This record gives sequence, structure tokens and C-alpha cells, in this order.
Amino acid sequence: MVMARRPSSQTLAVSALFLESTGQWHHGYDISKRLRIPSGTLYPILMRLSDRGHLETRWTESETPGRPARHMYRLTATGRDWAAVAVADARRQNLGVRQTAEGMA
Amino acid sequence: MVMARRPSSQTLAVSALFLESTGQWHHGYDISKRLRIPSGTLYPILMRLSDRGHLETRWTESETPGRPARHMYRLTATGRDWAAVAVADARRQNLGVRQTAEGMA
DNA sequence: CATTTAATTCTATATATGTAGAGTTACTTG
DNA sequence: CAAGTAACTCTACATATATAGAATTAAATG
Repeated sequence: MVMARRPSSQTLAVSALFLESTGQWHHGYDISKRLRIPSGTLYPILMRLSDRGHLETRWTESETPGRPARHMYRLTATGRDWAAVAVADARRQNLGVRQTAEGMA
Repeated sequence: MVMARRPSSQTLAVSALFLESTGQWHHGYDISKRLRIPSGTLYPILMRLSDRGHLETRWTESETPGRPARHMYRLTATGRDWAAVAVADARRQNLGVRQTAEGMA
């Protein structure tokens, strides 16, 4: 039984962010800053979502040397469906899916 | 008049490290750990030495994605001569050119 | 010798990734 | 409902680079 547990608020926030811009690639550092989720929490989330087929990934090299490459993520088709349901469910139950860091202030 | 000032202890330590292994490439992070010189001190030193023609540089990509590339440095021919004189001078004056971080304990 | 100036160092921050291990929370099972 | 377990989060650290601006130090100059 994969993903038995309801997604955490952090996972929901990440999912909502991807849903807002379906088809677009995002990278961890950007998501981390936008949602104020620390890297040690975010990267495991991104990896879990990827492992479950909700996100697909790709690497893009930096144009300036010395900077680490970016690991890009975006929703898969099934990921979009899963995220839509998960976020809608959470909103219905008023579980507070934050859109941005500011929205949670 | 470039390099009017005598090289600092940090610059001497870096120079000595390069001298010990002339011809070999080193990267900043490694030097920083070995000599315990913080990055904000070390990178300017490496850039100055490069600008003055004492070091040549090269980038090597990391084999594991997500890790930044390494900026490699090694002595040039003139750099070796300069460093040999600078380090010898300092040792003669007993200015304490540390070989390693431990050597300064 | 005091002041000025230029060179250098230091502290903090930024860019990006990720893992280890401890702690917490949610879900299941007895 | 209590206890166990699995999932998840958090803190700290590691990998590598570099810059901005403040503080300091060394050398020159008066």
C-alpha cells in the first residue's frame, strides 16, 4: 500500500505549487525559497513524489561554472490527477494548503 | 608595482602547499579544508595568484550530478619560481609558513 | 611617528544539491 | 484505546563555488 498516509501539509503545498503551473519545470532550491520548506524536508518529498510517478525529473547545467546543476521536476499526467485530488480533498477539509510562504503568515 | 606587499601567512601557506606538489592540480574546497582557510579568504587569494600568472586554472565537472564543478589550480612555471622564493624568504625570516592545519596547532 | 592608502582578511550570505540520524506524527493492529 | 510501526519532518552537516561589505593590516608618505 503505497502512500497510505494522507499527504502532509508540506507535500500538499508542493503539490499545489506544481498544480498552479502544470507542465512547468521547477527546481528544489526555488521551491524551497518560495514555500520556505527546508532542503532536508523538501528533497525527500520530491524524491518520494518522483518515486511514485507523480513527478518526472531532468537535470539542467548551470550557465555559470562552479554552480551546481539544477534538478528539475514537473508533474506527470498521473501526478497531475493525483495532486488535483489530494489538494482538493485537503481544501475541502480546510486543512490549509498554503499557496506561498506569505499565505501562511 | 604588482605584489608590492609581502605575501600574507595564508598566501604563503597556499603557496607552500602548491610547491609541495608542483604540477598537481588542487581545488579550493580541498585547500580550504586542509589549511583551514575559510572560502572568503581563500578564493580571493587563488584569484589574485591566478591574475598574477602564478596559477593556471581549469574546470572539472563532477561525476555526480547536483555537485558543483571544481575549479582546479596549479602552479605555472613562473609561479613555481615566485612561490619558491616567497616561501624560502618567509622561512628564513621565521614567519611560520604552515604546512598543514595541524602544523599550526 | 602619525596618517593615509592600498591590499588583504573576515563574516555573512547566496547558489544548489543531498544525506544521516534523531525526533515526531499518523495510521494500524491487538 | 494503547502500543507499535512506518512515514515523514527537522537539524545539522557535506559538497563546491563565489561575492559584498566591513574590518584589519602593511606599506608608503609627509
